[in-house]
Amino acid sequence: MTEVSRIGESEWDVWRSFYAMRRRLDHALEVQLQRDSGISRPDFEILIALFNAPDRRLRVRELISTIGWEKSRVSHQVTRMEKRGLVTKFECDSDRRGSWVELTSTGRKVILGAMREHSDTIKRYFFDALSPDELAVIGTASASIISAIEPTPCDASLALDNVEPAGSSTVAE
Amino acid sequence: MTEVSRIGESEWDVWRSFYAMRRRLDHALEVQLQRDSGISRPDFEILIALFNAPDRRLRVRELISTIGWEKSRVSHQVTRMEKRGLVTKFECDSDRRGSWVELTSTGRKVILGAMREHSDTIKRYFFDALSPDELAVIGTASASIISAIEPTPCDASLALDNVEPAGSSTVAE
DNA sequence: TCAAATCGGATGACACGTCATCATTCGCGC
DNA sequence: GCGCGAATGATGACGTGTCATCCGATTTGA
Repeated sequence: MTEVSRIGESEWDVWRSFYAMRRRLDHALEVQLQRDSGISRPDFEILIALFNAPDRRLRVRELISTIGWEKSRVSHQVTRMEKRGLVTKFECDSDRRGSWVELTSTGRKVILGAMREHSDTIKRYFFDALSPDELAVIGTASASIISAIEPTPCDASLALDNVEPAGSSTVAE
Repeated sequence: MTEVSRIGESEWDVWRSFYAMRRRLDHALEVQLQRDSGISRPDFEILIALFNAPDRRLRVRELISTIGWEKSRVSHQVTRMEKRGLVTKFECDSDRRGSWVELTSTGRKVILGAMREHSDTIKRYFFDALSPDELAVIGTASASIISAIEPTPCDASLALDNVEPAGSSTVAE
């Protein structure tokens, strides 16, 4: 038997457990957001970014660098959200190629509620389930995995928390 | 200021780190599978399940209970994979509603390669990045989160590892 | 100054995932 | 046997995500 890998069964058990956890957690968060606030997780990320921005508005390119998506994904998502009245788009004076994306008052109400409820859900399913030690280990382990994947590429703007919101209720996915 | 939640900034840092890690890890695994084997992660899960099954075939309902997807997702995915020649479908004699899904020889070749390369990638990005202690903590923490989400509902068939494959090379996402 | 490269963003095609719904078949109680 | 509810699986509609491509505006540099 050619040894397939040096990883043993107990390690694979950890992987499977980790894998299942991610799926269930994602699903639970998605369901809660949809049920309580009528939005998806992509919606939530866009809304949070806009909510934390000065004047509740961002250029599409700033949105891209803030949440780290591909530009066409942002474009599609913003288009869909505009149809539902969560955001509006309008032209940019200083750069006629560009456009602003701004939170509507509806969008503002939605994100305010969603932040509260979503934070509670994350608390319940994530923080409350873990001891302080486990939490600390997960923090360092996550950083290790990230740096294993990206051996220090450009390290560009991944600071999602650079703008201080009104109530410092930073969920900031 | 009404305290928005009892979670402090350092805890939110852990959440953000965890969140970013999941995104990058998923992306890295997706990219590797697509590049090395020309398949997606959904493809991989279906192929693994079939590979581990007796005669490399399963009823759609068994596929559903094995990997835990919704039935329409399985149906759509199998349809797409059949078009690409990875699996075939044929009628079931004992239950005329049902149908078998079977690995083609192409599918078998693909999954054999993919298991090797994908295991290596998981090793590199996950196991090699973590100490044994961290790994153990992640295992128990994952279980805690899962049980926080599902307060022991039915606990039904989530055993993805109930069938022993030929070479015991269990990646089993 | 003007042509080329680059940037900002939109779009179309396609894969993926969920929901609701449908048709067929089973199975079970009568 | 018969009838009805449940199971099996497919399908269509729609939201989501990626890739390739396009177009107009801007920057650059010769």
